[in-house]
Amino acid sequence: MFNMVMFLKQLSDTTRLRILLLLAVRELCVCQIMGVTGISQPLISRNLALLSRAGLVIERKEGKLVFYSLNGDMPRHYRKLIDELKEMAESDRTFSGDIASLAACEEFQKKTGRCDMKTFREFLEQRTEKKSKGQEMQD
Amino acid sequence: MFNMVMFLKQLSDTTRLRILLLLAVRELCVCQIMGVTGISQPLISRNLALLSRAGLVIERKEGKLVFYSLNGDMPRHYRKLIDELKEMAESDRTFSGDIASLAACEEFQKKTGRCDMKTFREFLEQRTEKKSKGQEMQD
DNA sequence: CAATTATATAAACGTGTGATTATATGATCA
DNA sequence: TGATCATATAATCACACGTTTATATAATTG
Repeated sequence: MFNMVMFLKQLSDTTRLRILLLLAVRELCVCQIMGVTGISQPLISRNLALLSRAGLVIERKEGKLVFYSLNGDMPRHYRKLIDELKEMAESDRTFSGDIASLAACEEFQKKTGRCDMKTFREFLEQRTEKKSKGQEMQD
Repeated sequence: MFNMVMFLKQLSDTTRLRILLLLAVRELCVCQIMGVTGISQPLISRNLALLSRAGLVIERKEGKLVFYSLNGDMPRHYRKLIDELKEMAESDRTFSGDIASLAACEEFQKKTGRCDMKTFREFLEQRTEKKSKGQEMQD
């Protein structure tokens, strides 16, 4: 049951919006979202559960993995609003950063050919190393 | 300073969204908003203050009255989102009800030719009487 | 200038919400 | 079947938020 305010409440949290905008790019499993965002697993699962209950995302199980994607059966107006937010996100540091990370993460994943927490932890570590190096350069 | 999440937080409250969508129709003063929505004066003022601080609305003083309207200098993407919500509101009981009340209130106001709390209180009373009559009809 | 009126703000209260930590579930694989 | 792994849920806690009541401010009118 869709309701404007409930819908907007789901979007008005940074964690949930980051996740949702990533799923607006493509279907992802929990560990991929972890790899891309660095958000803790329970926090991701919790917010995915909220988004799911609100009808914004759907899940698909594949072995141990659970893949989430935008609910295609959302009323068009609601979907349109998400697409609008997707555009706005391009000029937002956090959200556009996530999209960039998603691409980098996909590359990394291709090399290993695996989709597990170990891979994404490695990706995150490698990435934070690069960041701290970047920091040093600035000093 | 506009920020997606802050912006969405402002919209994700029924009281504020009702007020904002009315202002999306036209400029209104606090007592007009009271008349249309039946929301208490302090609650309206408080939420208008929040909307104002967030850059969504601007105010214009005229004697004792304070008129509020949508901030025209809002980034286009944000404005576009509000217009989108305005469309969605057409199929929402509460919000479309407010728009209808606004029209009725304007009519009522034309007759009296005044813009004060007394007028709007009368409008509200007359309106709640009609509603309770309608209830009786259903029984 | 006192009274009235429109609006704003403050205080107080209960409730809701997000994050973290710890633990449970449920599938896979050795 | 027992260990491991991905994900979900529960418990806890601090804090944010919405509402009401009471009061302040600032303009207007008699």
